[in-house]
Amino acid sequence: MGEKSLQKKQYILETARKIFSEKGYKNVTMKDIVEACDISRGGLYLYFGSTKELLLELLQQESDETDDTLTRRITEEDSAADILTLFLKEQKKEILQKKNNLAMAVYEYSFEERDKKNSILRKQFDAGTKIVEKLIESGIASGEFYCENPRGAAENIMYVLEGMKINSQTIGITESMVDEQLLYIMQGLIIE
Amino acid sequence: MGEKSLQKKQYILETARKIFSEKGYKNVTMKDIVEACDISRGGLYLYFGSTKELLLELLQQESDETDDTLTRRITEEDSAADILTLFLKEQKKEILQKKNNLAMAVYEYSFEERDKKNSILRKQFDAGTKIVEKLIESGIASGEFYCENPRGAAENIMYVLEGMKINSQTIGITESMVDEQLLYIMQGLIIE
Amino acid sequence: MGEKSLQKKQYILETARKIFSEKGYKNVTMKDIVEACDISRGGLYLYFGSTKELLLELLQQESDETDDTLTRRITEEDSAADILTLFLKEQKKEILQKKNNLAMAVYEYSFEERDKKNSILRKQFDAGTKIVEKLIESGIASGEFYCENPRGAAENIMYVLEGMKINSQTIGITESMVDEQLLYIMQGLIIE
Amino acid sequence: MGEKSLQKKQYILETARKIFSEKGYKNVTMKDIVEACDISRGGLYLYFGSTKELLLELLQQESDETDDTLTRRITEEDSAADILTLFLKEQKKEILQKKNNLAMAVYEYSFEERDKKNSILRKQFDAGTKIVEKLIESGIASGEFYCENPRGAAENIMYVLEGMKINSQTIGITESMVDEQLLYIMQGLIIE
DNA sequence: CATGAATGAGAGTTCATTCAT
DNA sequence: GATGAATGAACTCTCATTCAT
Repeated sequence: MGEKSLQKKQYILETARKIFSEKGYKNVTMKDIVEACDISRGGLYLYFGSTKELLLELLQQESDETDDTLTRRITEEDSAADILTLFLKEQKKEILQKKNNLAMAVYEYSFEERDKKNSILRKQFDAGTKIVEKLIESGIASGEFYCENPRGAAENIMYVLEGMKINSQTIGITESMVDEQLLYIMQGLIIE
Repeated sequence: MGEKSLQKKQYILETARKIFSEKGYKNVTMKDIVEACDISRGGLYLYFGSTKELLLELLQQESDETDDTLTRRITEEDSAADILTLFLKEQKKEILQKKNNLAMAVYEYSFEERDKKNSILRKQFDAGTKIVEKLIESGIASGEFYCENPRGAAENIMYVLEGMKINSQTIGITESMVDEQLLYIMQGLIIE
Repeated sequence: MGEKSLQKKQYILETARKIFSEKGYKNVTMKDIVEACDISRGGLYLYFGSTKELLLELLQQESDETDDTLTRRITEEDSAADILTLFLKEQKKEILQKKNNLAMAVYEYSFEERDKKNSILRKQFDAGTKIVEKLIESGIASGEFYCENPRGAAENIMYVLEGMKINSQTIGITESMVDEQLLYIMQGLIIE
Repeated sequence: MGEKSLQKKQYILETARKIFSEKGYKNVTMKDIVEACDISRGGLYLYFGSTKELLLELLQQESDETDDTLTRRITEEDSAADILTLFLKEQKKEILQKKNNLAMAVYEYSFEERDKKNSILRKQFDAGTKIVEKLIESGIASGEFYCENPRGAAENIMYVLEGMKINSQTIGITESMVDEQLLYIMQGLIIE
């Protein structure tokens, strides 16, 4: 695939992201993509065979970016509390993001693939839990945090985040609600 | 509508519940219902005009039942901790329920109606939060619980439950994971 | 069929007339009639097997009434000009009538039965032509009218009336337009 | 839309004309068109979204042709009587035309759209009336015609034509009947 | 590579008509 | 007589997918 083709592929992906963000997963048709991209029906099929392929490629790209961000951050030598705060801020942004937010599409896609193992969401959740757990343990070691059950606390935090994420897509959530909860979480860890 | 009709309507609803439970919301067609019920196309339309109508009626029934259960329980004279434990047990059942679980369908439906106000999920969430808050306050008054921010704690609990609910529908969750979290929640409140 | 049944039949017919008047022929369904009459589906079928039957019975009744009116009028001993004026007034009423006007339904019905002989419209038209022709001849005999071709004039008048009738149902027609034409017709006959 | 597509569109229109001519408007379904054209369901929808769209496009084409014909004729330097005779001959052809005659479909369509302003029939009728009126006035000026009320006469003629047109679609009309009337009309105008 | 016409499966919906009660 | 639940045929419309150009 030549340079020009790669550009076109990327263009289609970006357009598709907008549409998935607006309409979710199941409501998006190949026709929607074709029309939004203003390309021919056949032209789209040269690059992607289905909306599923499109979404998966988008998620792959997103996952790559996130990995990068996280890795870069973790290697910095900030305190555990600082890194956790950064992590939560990142999560907050995701929860409240209005434009180009694939969350709804991903949920719908996951419903579709419910019984299959290779879940993107599963990896994300497990990775997040592990990071948070490590940070808590590191915070305990450095005397920043007090926590009797780091694993449980980490899972608890991840579920809260997940709960806010889904609520944001269904019944909505305000920034102050998110802030309150993030504060609540940090207060539960930090030694007064 | 006669006695017999009501029975048939109920039969359709029960069949529809099975299907919604298996296929979610958007994937369910009137044809699916018709075939599962083994009735005629037109026959179904006598009772329900769309899958939306079907789902909403199912949710109404479910909501009525839940209201009953909750009310009955609250009036009993148990301690706050006992009632909260009961509430969480009920939630656990919902989270882990495999058969006839409308959760996925409700999420999908909520995505569809995301911009509208009259959300079933919103009501459920707000009502749940209020109940938990009251229970925490009542537990503090009776000396069972210690909590500096009952409202925040209540919301925290609700988000955890919501997080487990959605995870159960996407990446799955085990009973022991749920138990751990419920224990974690109760330990955060109870005075040791 | 008992007294009560006859009343019910008449009630259905009157209700049907309203509906045919509003929606024409093809757009009227048995369901429309059933709902407007607030009777059961099966109940309607006891009296009428189709919308066609309903319309035909309505037209029969109307035709009976018209015959009566015309006969009564003709037998009176007015002048030809007076009777023709009365006839045209009657036609004017029909052309402009807004409520319970079956004209549109009759046209649609005639389209449906275009190739069949037994046309209600045919009878009406021929009868009308004959009447007008006789009146013109009688007017000539009495010195009221001047006309070289009574048959042609009668047909001409009938076509004008027909033209106004159909226009009234399609593009609309005002009372003054009708009056103008009727005046034009009479002036063409009366000796100045 | 390419050359080939335009040909296909025209082919569909011509086929549709046949069907409208045979079955009117309301009785024609997209399925009828599809079958008559021997194309696929979806294929038809590429060109026309409904039978209404089809009919309107047909009428547009017809109207364009008529405009051309009329314009060409009017610019010729014939006498008023000659032109009027030509106009009536054209009308006669329309009235008696058996094949591909959209009259019935247009009437039905007009019933459907009865309360709307932008009527095709209205434009046709008004345009026709104006033309006839001008011709009569021009004939008076040139000494060919005698007429005290050109407007009334023009409307009269148009109603007669309209009456014959609708009768042709309902109860039928013979060529000799039409000829008689056209003669009657011309005799009413020409100075003996 | 790219186009867009074409196909056909499938979902939604409405009614005429029947029939057990 | 009267009811209204039930059936199934018929129609509308939309897309995923293919394929000749």
